[in-house]
Amino acid sequence: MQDGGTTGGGENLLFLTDEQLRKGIEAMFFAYRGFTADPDRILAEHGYGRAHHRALHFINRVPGTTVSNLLDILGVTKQSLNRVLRTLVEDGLVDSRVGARDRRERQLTLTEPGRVLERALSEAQRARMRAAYRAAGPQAVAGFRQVLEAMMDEGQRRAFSGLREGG
Amino acid sequence: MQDGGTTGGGENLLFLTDEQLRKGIEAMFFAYRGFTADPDRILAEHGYGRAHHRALHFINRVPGTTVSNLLDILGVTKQSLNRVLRTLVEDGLVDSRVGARDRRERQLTLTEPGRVLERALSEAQRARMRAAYRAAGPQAVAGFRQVLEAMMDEGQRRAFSGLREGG
DNA sequence: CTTGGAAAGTCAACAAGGCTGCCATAAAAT
DNA sequence: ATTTTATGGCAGCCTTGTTGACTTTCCAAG
Repeated sequence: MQDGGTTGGGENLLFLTDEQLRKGIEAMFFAYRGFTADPDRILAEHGYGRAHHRALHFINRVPGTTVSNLLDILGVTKQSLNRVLRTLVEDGLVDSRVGARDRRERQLTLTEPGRVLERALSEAQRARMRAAYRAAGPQAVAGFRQVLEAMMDEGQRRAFSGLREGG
Repeated sequence: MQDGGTTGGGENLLFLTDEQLRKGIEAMFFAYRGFTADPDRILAEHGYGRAHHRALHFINRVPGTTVSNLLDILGVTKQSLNRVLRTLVEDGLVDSRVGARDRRERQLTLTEPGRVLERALSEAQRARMRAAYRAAGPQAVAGFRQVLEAMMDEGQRRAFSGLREGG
């Protein structure tokens, strides 16, 4: 059992006060800005936005994935994704080919230039994350991950965990 | 480079592998969606967006704050904020009055209807956060906060910490 | 007092990326 | 063969980010 305080037989629930929750909320807000700041700079140089980053990231993670699958993961609508995918394909960063089994589907993979940009973006983001992890230490990181997972919606958690098996 | 193993007298650095960092990055992405999902639903009922939520939140936190101060906290441009503020003032949720000392400034406060909506939004968000905190436990929460603070930009961290003293 | 610069805030115009809704094509079911 | 269902593309709208020009106010130098 996680305890925390040293009250008689009960847990110390000070970490659940509205004040503590508010601090957590604001920390989440400010941290997310830091989290996206470095990739955003690189993207801006290429005339892309965060939506492009997300597409590149998950196509890299699940090569050969379909538009539908990507829609499920990203939780946006078709047009939002489609606009982004179209520019990435036009610019030669993503390869879109008609599905092997089902010809309605498109199978998406990164081209070599696509991989290059993806690596630049993810390395920038990892550097920030690595610095934060190192500063906070392994135990803090474990807690960080626990809270984040508990904060997800059910469907999101499944998308998150399900990312192990390829598309 | 990435070590991980249990080398001689060194710490265990497995939590700094690219794989662990990637999981943290994806967890951050999915968790942030959960984090905003509940307020988003309430906002949509009122025809507002996240930008309105942020404005209401920080005006509530720092009553009498100015537009400039809010710009510093939120890190957006004047027009982005101004558009949102204008609708909130028109709708009677925010009171904007000429500054007492400096008449160029506007002092912003929530009206009673503004406070009602702010409470609804923040209670929805706190409920999610409370559930996550409870599920993860106090030690995890401490780690969560440490990693988030380490992830912020310097300026953001100052805005975050500086929110103690009023505007 | 006047003038000139800096600061606060408003607004116009544009771009990115959310959204819904409609359509074409391919597959599956009847 | 025909109807239904699924994938994905496209048109058009809205929020919210951007830059840049403008007004009002303050303050400091002359």
